[in-house]
Amino acid sequence: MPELPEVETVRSGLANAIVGRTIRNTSIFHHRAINPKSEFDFAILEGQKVISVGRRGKFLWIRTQGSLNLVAHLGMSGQFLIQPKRKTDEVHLRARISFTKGTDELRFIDQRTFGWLAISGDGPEVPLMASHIARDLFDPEFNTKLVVESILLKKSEIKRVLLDQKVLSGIGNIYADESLWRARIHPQTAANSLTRRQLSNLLRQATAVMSEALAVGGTSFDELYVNVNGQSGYFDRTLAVYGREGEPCDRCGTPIIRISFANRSSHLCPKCQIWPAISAGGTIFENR
DNA sequence: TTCTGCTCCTGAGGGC
DNA sequence: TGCCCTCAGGAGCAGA
Repeated sequence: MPELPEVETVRSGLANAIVGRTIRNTSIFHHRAINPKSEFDFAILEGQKVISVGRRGKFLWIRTQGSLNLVAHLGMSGQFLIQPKRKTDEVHLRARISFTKGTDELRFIDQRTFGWLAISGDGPEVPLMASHIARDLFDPEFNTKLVVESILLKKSEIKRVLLDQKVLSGIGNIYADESLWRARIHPQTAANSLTRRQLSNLLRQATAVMSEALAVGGTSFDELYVNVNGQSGYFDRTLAVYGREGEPCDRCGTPIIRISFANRSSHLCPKCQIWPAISAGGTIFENR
């Protein structure tokens, strides 16, 4: 599942492959590949020269000379691949962008169709369609103190807050679990019950774990994430809790457990990450 | 205004 | 072998 390190790996690969090239043609093969909020028709990209590839959190965009942005979200299974034109189409090919020169093309592939593309005009800092999300931890202007204060206003479980892209962007289920394990915080702890020191440490751990993942090309937990050249990342080999249910915790040896959380899974060490005496919402649980 | 739960979607895997 | 069910989860929306 692409989160910030994976999207940054894709952004970097795209920048190397398509900046400076002129778009010849665009083709869309599935209606769900286009976000209904797209401000323009895709044909408007034809003849536009790519000048940069940007990213905030899990959103990325291809900016053209005419101040247009092809904004993309990879969802759960979206992939951008640079492929030879002669290569057979992938089963889940959703869109194709060809260029005026070169023997390759850009393909958007998405098995589960949660990803999307859209054309958006420029906003003050980022394209309008990505302007509603908060800065991510890799943003040079990310302000830890401000984010800590905003988290302290939340009564929800800390994991839900970490996944809220309007609080801070880029963190998904895998890195939320890994960050909470490193910070020794139970995912169901009420956000406003944590101290400023704990929250600062949590953000530091989240930055560290995602930096380490980025250095090895991201996490390829299954075949749903590859970079633009079709290669997998290697961070799944060093995950501490995600996908390790029943295996011993690297710190204390206690078996990792998986709990159901907001329609998805949370992985944690029940010894290192103490069950909160009072969880979010005020329900009382016992330590276990 | 804030919080919570549901929905969208597809393919893999397990059970019968 | 084939059918059915469950699971995976990002983001937006509706309802409380």
